Amino acid sequence: MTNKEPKLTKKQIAILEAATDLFAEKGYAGTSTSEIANKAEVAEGTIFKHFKSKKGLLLAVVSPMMVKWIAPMIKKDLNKVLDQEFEYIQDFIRAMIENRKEFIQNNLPMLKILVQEIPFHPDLKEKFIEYVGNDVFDKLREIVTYYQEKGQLADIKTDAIIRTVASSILSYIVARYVFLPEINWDEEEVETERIIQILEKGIIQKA
Amino acid sequence: MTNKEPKLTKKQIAILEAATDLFAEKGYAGTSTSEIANKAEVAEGTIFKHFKSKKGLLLAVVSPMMVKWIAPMIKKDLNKVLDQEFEYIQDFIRAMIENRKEFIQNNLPMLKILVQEIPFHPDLKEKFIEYVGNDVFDKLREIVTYYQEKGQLADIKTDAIIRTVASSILSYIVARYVFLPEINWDEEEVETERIIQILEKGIIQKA
Amino acid sequence: MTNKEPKLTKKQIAILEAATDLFAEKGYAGTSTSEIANKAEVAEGTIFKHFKSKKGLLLAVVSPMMVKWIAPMIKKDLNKVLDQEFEYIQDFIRAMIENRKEFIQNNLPMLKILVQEIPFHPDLKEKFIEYVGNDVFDKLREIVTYYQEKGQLADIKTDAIIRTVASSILSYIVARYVFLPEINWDEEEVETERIIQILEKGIIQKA
Amino acid sequence: MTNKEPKLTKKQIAILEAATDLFAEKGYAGTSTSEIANKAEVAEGTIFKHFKSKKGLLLAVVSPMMVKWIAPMIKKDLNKVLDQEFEYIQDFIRAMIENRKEFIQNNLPMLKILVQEIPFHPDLKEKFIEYVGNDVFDKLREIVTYYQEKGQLADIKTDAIIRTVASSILSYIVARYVFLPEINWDEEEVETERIIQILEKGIIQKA
DNA sequence: AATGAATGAGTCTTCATTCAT
DNA sequence: TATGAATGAAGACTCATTCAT
Repeated sequence: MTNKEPKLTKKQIAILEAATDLFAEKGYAGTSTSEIANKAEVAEGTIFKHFKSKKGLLLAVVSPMMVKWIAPMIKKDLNKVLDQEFEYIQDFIRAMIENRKEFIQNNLPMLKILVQEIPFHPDLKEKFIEYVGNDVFDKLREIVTYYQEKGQLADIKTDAIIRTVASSILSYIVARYVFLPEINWDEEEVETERIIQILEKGIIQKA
Repeated sequence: MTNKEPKLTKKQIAILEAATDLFAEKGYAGTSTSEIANKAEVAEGTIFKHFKSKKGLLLAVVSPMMVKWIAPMIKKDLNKVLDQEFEYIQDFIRAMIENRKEFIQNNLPMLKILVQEIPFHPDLKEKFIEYVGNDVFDKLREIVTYYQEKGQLADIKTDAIIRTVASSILSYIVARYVFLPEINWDEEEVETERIIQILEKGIIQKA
Repeated sequence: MTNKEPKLTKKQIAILEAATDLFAEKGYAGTSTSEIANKAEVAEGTIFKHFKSKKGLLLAVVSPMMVKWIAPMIKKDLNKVLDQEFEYIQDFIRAMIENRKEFIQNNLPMLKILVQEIPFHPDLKEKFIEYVGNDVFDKLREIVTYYQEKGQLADIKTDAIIRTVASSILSYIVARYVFLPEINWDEEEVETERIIQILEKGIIQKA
Repeated sequence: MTNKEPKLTKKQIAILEAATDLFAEKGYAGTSTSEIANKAEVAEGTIFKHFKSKKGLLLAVVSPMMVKWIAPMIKKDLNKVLDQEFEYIQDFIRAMIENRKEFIQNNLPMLKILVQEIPFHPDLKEKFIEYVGNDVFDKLREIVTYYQEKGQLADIKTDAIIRTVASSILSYIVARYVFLPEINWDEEEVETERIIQILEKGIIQKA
């Protein structure tokens, strides 16, 4: 209950928002601090008073997302699974997808930044793995094992299943929102169901 | 279709190789032309003699990949499909994956560049869509329709099927080679078969 | 002569001490006001409330030294000479050296600052000349003339003698404390006597 | 005989000259690279093409002086001493002073820079000690020992004698040219002889 | 064709200083 | 009185690009 929420000032928020938009649009290396200052309507020096460096600003943009989004999502969802709120894994997956939609759309730029910058910033990758790699992956393994024991999941290596489901979802998100946002996609619901359906039956039929 | 194969000189090749490596490693915006000149053991001016600008160099790095890889792959494979060399779609997919493996590994950096830079360069995206979006997508539609008519593919929207298969394959490649190259993956063959198996049966079982 | 002893507050003293240390260590131009504020555990603004500008702070650091040290030293010592407390000039010189030793060591940083910054600050130089050049030099001339008349000093131009003695002493101090503090020097007393001995006999002997 | 003389271009010389003047006048930290570029009539980037950093420029300004001046001076002079060209140490000292006068006046700014910046740049000090500390000091010790054995020098610790003579000369130079150039000094010759005379007889006379 | 010296706009960052609180 | 957030000019340094050789 200790309120360690950093109490951001208006200027700090303005800087973070400007940086988020610009990093997402033009990439970290392609964005200059003066552009950020400009967009945030703040002096350039102000950026460096609050965030020690440009890199510090990147971390400040991306870190809360990792903390606030990924970690609790897993904790809550895991508990729901263990409390048997989701009898079928389909329900779990559907909940996971539906559940985050709003967040995804609100935080799309951050997601974009995360995806785009991870290959270039070892420290970002480390932070990411620290949050997701250990905590989240462990919980996911628990969940998969749980459904495998209930006989609802194919008897494939746990990690391969996680990768498959995760990439089914992520590749959809990344393709849809990050790489090709201007293509006409079906409505959300249809896509969600199609993902589930494919995971259920595959797409190849016996003749 | 005009065979303008440009007869690259040694220096030009050196520049292209250096640029490819560096762009892949540090990103386009994060790489300086002097670094490229350095790595290619060439004077800075030489780069600009051959490729008008840094952007021109990026296009020169990425374009041949789009031309040489994607286009012919489709042509050949499509013909094989139409010539009934692949009776089952599994065979087609397996061939497609196996077939490119060598190429993927040789041209990984270019793939990385393509994936990483597309969001920031509208002209790159246009070129990409021009090659893939129209040519390739049309052919893929033909193939999918072909197998759907043979009753081997679920009666889902053609484009959704393409997206599903493509993202199954691509997300594996991207995850494996671009984002998380240091994780221990199974051997290639196992992964290939798993992709096919999942496309066949899904991963969810009736209890 | 007006006793404007300014009743320094704790914060003012902290600032002056921090500034003294940092200016001595890194030079005036190489020290930032924020470093000073940091070391003094004071807000940046506080510095400018008390000392109008960075330059003002430099003057505040250096001025009292000139006032408190050089001026009275001459007055007292001169009187002692005139009161015939020092029969031989050797005694006068020895007293002058011994006398200031503690002060030198306590105020070494200020001395360092004075020596290092004088070439870059005309106003500092002016102040220095104002104090030393006129007051002190005049008194020194009196003293030298006094001993010359007593036949204890060679019949060399008064100013040259002053310069010789002063530089004998100062060059020792500057070399020892400012430029090469890490070299092993003899003990203080030995050095003091050596300076006097050299002034007495020189170092060159008739063969 | 290998001509490793770095073959400086016109621009490089212009930069070095401008930097030398400005560093001497305003100090290293007080001089901006844009000022230097301005004075040298060169683009700012050009400075960094030739001298990797501002610090590199400082070293380039100061290093040749240490190499070209101090080292050979000792070698030549030492040989002359050993070849008995100077029977009396007075002659040696006089030669040393007279000898360098031109050089001192031509390279005064560099000397100023060296004296002023050494306290702030450990690497400068190291380089200086590397050149002077070891080579030169050793040779000086040889010379002093030589004259001590001839009975021409007082039987004082060798290092103390060196310090005394060196500081007699240096303090004169530093005072005259670096700190108080505007005071009226006697003509060169008179000062030279006075230094020698003092070293010979001291300034204090038995009554 | 190839060089690499030269450029100056632009980069990230620091600075001394101000001012509302 | 004291603060420290805010400033924007200036700092060192890098960049893509040009051009005389």
